[in-house]
Amino acid sequence: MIDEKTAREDVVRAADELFYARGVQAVGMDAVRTAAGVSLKRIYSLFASKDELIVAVLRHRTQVWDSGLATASEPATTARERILAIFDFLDAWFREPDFRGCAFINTHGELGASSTAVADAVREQKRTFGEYVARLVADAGAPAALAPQLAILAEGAQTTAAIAGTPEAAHHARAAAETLLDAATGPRR
Amino acid sequence: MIDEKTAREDVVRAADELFYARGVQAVGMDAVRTAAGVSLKRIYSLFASKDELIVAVLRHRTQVWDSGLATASEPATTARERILAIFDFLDAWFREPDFRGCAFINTHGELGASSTAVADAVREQKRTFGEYVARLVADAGAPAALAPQLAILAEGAQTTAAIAGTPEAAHHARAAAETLLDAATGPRR
DNA sequence: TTGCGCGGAGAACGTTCGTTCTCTACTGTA
DNA sequence: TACAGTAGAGAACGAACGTTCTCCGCGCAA
Repeated sequence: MIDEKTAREDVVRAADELFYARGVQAVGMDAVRTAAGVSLKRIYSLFASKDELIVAVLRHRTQVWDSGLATASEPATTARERILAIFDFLDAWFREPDFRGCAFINTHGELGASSTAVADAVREQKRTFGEYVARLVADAGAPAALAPQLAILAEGAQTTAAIAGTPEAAHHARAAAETLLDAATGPRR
Repeated sequence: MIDEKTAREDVVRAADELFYARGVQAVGMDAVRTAAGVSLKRIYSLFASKDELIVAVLRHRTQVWDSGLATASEPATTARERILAIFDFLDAWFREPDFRGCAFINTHGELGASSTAVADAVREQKRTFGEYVARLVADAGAPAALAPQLAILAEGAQTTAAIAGTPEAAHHARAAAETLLDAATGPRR
């Protein structure tokens, strides 16, 4: 038998892919079982309920998102460049063929009203992202009020791209972010 | 027996409230029946399936949104004021006690992957809103590229407010819109 | 009054789903 | 070889849901 840590990872990864592609409620635990190659009995010994698995999947997504963002901003040397790298990261994501919007927003729309654990996990991820942006804004020497504006742009780009099914929202959001940065720090600085 | 038009309206209005408050999939047709006071048999003579009812609800929401926006922008005399009125409208909406985010975004997250009819209805509403913003931007004498940026701000404010559970995203988005308007048309014009 | 058609209430049906249970096979040990 | 413990496969269970069907009562024509 594979060890507990690996089994957990297999289940979370399989559930993540299925949940993201079809929506959480449209995926049964049987489908997770089949995709992960882990018996139902085992899954329920690792997670007390589907709700708990959903939260684990969201936490996993948070890690993937954070590390993806970190990688995308590595080449940047200034805070301004790191801020704009967020939108380049979004652009690359939107172009992936299986892009279906922000999993956190989608899951919140599905279960935010009925499961506070899910709502909390989603809120936590958005809060973390907001703090990341706030740090970059401070590094750029811009007023703190700029940070939530940039976060809202990123958020809006994700839902717009998801619904329209096209990636150009990333470009529009990036252009708006540049204008806001220029206005806040003085152009071309 | 009440006439067909009234029965339809009763069902759509009841379903709208339930779907918005709890999510579409969490509401059974029995709950719609009880809330609307219309028998299941009648409901299924008015709508071929739950999917069709969902689409009707989304169309109804579109009308409510459009007329609400029109009312909110009535006092405005310039295109710039009408644009900013969008964010005041959002602010008032976010403060309503039963605000739970944009119904179109929520429903898209729930069913966009499995029902193309739902995805189309959502896309249609976002397209209409985008055109409304584009008209205002043209009236304001600003470059067309500003319109999608403002639309993304409005979109992002809605999801941010829904997830955070607080209304301040409307204020942030409005401030960003002002900055973008100033940059596009020259300040204080 | 009698018969008829229509609509409402909700029972019934078939399916799906989350969760648990049963049975079987296998591993390691003496 | 005999046995105890464990895990996998999937059957089973109870609930919920979308949809259809049955039964009953009412209004109306003759």
